Amino acid sequence: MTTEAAVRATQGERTRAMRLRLMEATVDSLVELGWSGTTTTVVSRRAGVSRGAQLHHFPSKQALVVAAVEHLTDRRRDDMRRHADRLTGDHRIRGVLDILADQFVSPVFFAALELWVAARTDAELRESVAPLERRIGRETHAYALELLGIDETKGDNRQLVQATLDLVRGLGLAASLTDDARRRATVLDSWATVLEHELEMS
Amino acid sequence: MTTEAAVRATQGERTRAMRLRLMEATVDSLVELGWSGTTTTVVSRRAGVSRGAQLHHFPSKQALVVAAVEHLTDRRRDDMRRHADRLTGDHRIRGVLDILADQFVSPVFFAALELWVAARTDAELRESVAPLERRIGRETHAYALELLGIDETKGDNRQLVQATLDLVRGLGLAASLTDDARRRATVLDSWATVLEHELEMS
DNA sequence: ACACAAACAGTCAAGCCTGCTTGTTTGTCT
DNA sequence: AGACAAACAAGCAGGCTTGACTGTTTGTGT
Repeated sequence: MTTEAAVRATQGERTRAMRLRLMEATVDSLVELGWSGTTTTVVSRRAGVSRGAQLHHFPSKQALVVAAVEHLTDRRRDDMRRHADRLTGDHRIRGVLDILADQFVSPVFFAALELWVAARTDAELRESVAPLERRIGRETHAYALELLGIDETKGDNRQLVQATLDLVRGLGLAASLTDDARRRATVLDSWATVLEHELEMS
Repeated sequence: MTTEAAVRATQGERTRAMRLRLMEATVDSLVELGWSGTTTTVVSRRAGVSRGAQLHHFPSKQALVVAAVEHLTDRRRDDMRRHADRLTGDHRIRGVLDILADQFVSPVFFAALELWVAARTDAELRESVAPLERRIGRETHAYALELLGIDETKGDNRQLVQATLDLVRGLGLAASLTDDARRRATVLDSWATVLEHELEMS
């Protein structure tokens, strides 16, 4: 009641849970069915949410997808943080490359890829996705520097890290059609050697 | 007539011209409107071809798009061949990187990207696109070796070229949303230096 | 010349997607 | 306890896409 402090299913919680279910379903749908396969009807069905409720929380497909993108960034960040512990002292560079590459060969990346490509030809969508993607890029860059434990002002360090991120993005794109883990591993092995030679460690 | 050898508008020529117009319109539409924006109606209108004629030459959207992919590979090959002359003796590696990067920051790549991503979640389409893309990958790899003038059996040369191609793919993907030519140039500059150190020239 | 096939034009039906609208239930504040 | 707002359910209308169908023109072999 009014005086009862421990009321469970408050509206705020219900709202948050409902929005989360819809966003998760959107991400899953993007991964499985792609951008054009991700219709509002499909999402509502997968989330077990009525069309009315869906439209209540997200008045348009645009709103739903943008929210899902934002949600995606959290998942990406969490994923990365979670794997950062695996790093051992030696072969550190190779380990960092694996963490980064895993980020770009994952369902989360594929969902983001769908948005990325769709945003290229959808002005309204791009307006939401582009700045977000830039922010994620910066965050990932900073995180890579931190994991590698290097100073980006030294030598070509900054460019090398940028190149590394572009590389794993390219590897991720390649993996989306045919996932050749062995090829990826050998390329990363070679790249690690290059970085060991070229990076200016502190 | 039957004996007249120099008849102009033969049916074969008309067919070829019509198919070409439809495929070009498809590629253009993919670049401008993306995968889901590329409807058969849009393509026929852009090509100035009636729906009936379109369906006559390409009985389904699938057939149209697959044909357009094949056509795309020719354009990619031609593009690359055409730019190979720009190579000068010194700064050769940097020049090769530019040629490769241009391949992946071009309308042709963007059209291919749309197909690539669409094929990820469309089994039937992937069956056509995946082997084609693998072939193009091999061709590009061989061509890069030729342009660089190196022996891929030496040292890590093979992996380094692979990494280079994955890198430019990643750069191309990044350019699809926001084309930051300056950033790309500095990354390529840096990478050229790396390759000069790491490649085993013959 | 004639017959047949290919090329082409235009229209149609079925299905789907999006967003809106109406009505009901549940939560919260006074 | 009552009033009000948010949460939710379900169905509907308009627009679009795809592939098919019917009819006409153009090319080709005999």
